[in-house]
Amino acid sequence: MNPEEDLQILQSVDLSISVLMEIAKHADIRLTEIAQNLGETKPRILRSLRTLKHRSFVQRTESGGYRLGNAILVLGTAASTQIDLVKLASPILESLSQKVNETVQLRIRDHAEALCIAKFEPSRDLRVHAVVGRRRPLYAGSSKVLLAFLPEELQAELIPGRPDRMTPRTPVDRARILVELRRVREAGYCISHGEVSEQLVSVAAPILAFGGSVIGGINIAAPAFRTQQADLDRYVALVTAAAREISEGLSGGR
Amino acid sequence: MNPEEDLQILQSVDLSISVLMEIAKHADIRLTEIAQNLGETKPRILRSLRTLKHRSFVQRTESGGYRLGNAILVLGTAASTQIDLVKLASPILESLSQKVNETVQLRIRDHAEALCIAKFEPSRDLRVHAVVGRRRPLYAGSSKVLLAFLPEELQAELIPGRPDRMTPRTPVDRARILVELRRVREAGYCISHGEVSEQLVSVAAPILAFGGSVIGGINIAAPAFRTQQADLDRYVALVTAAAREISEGLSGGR
DNA sequence: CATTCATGTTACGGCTGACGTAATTTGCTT
DNA sequence: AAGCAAATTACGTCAGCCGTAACATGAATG
Repeated sequence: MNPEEDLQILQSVDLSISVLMEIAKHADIRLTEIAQNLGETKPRILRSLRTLKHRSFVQRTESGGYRLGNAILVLGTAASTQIDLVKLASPILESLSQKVNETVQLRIRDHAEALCIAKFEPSRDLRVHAVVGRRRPLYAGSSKVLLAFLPEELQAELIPGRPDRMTPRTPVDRARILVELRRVREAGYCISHGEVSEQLVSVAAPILAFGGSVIGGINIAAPAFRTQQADLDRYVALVTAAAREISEGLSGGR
Repeated sequence: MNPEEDLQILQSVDLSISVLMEIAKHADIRLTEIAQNLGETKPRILRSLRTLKHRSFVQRTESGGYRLGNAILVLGTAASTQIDLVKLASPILESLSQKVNETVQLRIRDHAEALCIAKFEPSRDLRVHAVVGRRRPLYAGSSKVLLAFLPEELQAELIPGRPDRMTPRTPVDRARILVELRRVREAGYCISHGEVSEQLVSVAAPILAFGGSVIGGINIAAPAFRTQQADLDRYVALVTAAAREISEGLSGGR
């Protein structure tokens, strides 16, 4: 199909990963639907599922569909202790979340999207819901901290020609986004008022490595109605401190 | 090699899963070591790793080794929301852990071992450390609840001929283990005094399904020195109630 | 109760993609 | 610079994976 990009990829493994991702997205999905979504034949998917099941990567549901299995649970836990960023950040996120009593997230840039790889939600009833694995555009909301410290040419590549408008406040003009990114870089943090979701505000700071490259970003997300200017000021101070703490932990810790 | 058991397993997928497991066990492992541990050639492992890396299932470390990647993190989180038992049990475990201020675990039987699939630790300094993915024998400690409600012939199969002695209190006589299992079945819970680790006590209750089959078990693990008889009595009541709550949630909640 | 349809599963021959050996490169240690 | 081990590439051979097509299963319909 495509002329480049595929050197030495084991196809049945690659397919099986796609199958897993499909099951992760839709719990209790059936063989036929997986085959359709991936544009593959049923026997091929069946062989893949059989193998994955044989290793407890998937299991069958009562209704005859498939869901992720225990081995994935185990792997996932191992991953969160192996990925330094998550390992180091988790207690800091938890403490930050308790201090502000709002939801906090750790995000990294994954290609042209922001990917949440850890989160903490406070135990109050009304709170911002966050999901590990969720992807968001880089050009809107506080995800901009992941973009603002990159070389400007790369920024330009990562901003789509015609950005999606998610709310009335979503920035869709490329030139204005670039200006805003410069502002974020100079300030060292980013505040978003309803750029991704109407009723939310989000305050983010970058986790920086040597040489000013960005490793990830942490942000506090809160309902706008209960967030005053004084809260925002406090959030900026706290989120910046937490981000610096993680940065230092990454350089210091072996 | 072995004459049975392998019908229609995709070998490169099966191998790649072994590679993942190997990396989960040893963070920052190198190509050569993986190949040795699995008894495979390096090119084969390399192709597998390349494919896994291509999909962010693994990533390279600074030192040139491999660790689990972001996609595994995402999958793992999805798994914990898809596996009904974990999803349902998590809040109950958390509440139980807060009530007793000790570590609690959710375990299932995986072949002839107990496998921890969820846990909660209290925030006090001295506490029992638990690890999702850790395996323990079924015949010792409070894991016996996973064994006690099985048919006796199956119990016999699952107890090794010569059980490992982990502490002086580990039961190693098959006949005595079988008697103890009967006691556990009649009591409906299990208390272990230092059978797996010298200084620990553990109280467990089974999560039962219709017909009395065991789905899993939850247990409270605590340092022996601060656990009085009155505490044990309280733990039995609480762990049994929590287990019943989960059982009912599984039958009721569609 | 027979019919139909969709889904899941098995069978099988062809072909390509995965295989191991061996050569080469990389990169670190001496 | 030389030496060594680990990582990677090259390549011809073969079997593992492939899709088609037939079969089985079971739920929905008349």
